[in-house]
Amino acid sequence: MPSNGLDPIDRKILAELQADGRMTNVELAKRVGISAPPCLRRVRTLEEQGFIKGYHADVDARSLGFEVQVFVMVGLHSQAKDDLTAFEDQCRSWPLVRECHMLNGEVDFLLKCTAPDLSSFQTFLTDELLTTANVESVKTSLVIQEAKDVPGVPFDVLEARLQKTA
Amino acid sequence: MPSNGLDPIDRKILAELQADGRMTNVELAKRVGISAPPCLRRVRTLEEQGFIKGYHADVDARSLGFEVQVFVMVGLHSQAKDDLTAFEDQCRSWPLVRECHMLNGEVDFLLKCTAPDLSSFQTFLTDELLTTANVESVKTSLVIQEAKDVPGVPFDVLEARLQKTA
DNA sequence: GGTGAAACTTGGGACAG
DNA sequence: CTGTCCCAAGTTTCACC
Repeated sequence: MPSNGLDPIDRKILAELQADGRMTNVELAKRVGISAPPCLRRVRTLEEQGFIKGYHADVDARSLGFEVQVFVMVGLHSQAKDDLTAFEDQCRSWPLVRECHMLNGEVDFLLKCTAPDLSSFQTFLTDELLTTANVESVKTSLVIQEAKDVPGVPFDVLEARLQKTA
Repeated sequence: MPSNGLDPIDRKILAELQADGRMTNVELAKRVGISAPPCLRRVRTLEEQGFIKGYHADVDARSLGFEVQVFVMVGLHSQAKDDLTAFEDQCRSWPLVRECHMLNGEVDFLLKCTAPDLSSFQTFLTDELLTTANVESVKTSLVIQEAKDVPGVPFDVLEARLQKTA
């Protein structure tokens, strides 16, 4: 019962590319212990099968002028399927909303918003989110400090798990 | 009052690399409208100055076997500086905790956790988080659906802002 | 999975505006 | 200081074993 048809080399490739997405293929091949052509074939396969969804530069929001990050908890009036979908579509259209998670419990959605400053977030809040149909309650929490923000998944947790089942 | 000593070409470079971090330098140069050598020089400068913090492959958590994502709201007993720092350090040492944000309001920290399944999250919760000194209250919210999860910052918001101040 | 070879990319140097 | 042109070293990516 392996991960998902992935062998240890595939997982190593994913872990390496998650840590450094601009690594050259020869460097990657050296690290995972095979030669470059089969390594590239594996990477292409992983991309095609959707294990790798893309590659992104990690841009420093603060120094670029995005000073505020806010979590917004949203409760909806109606939780009918179409109404949930309508709200999700709305979220996708708002550039300030970077993440929209549907949660269990009392709150329906958790949004993570990134904005240049408080006033532009306030504008979004009052002019966009609060005027949206079906929105019942909105509770915002400002991020005071970013203590940890690691992209991707914890491969060490996965490897530890696979050890146990092996 | 531009962004941060960045000209429109720099911002275009950042936006392009955020969208596709594996783009070759010649392709990037073509897109931003300059030739390759100065484009590479700009990229290196942006990296050195910390505007680009790194490059990461965006790995699909679900297909890799990370089925659950949980937001955890943590309240601490003492909010003294050293106690806050101690908790942040603790979060950095837990691989399951991918993000740790210090918030304003009634809750002190919001954690985003990624785990293979509910039981391994439960183990983390009971054996790690709940046994941590100074942790007063813990409230967990399971992510039912990921409606939106876009990496990086909204460059279009930034450009719109710069237009206004220009 | 490995090898070799062609096409391309990177990244430096020399130079012009 | 930023852009252009050119060139060697390294990288990607093919066909083939």
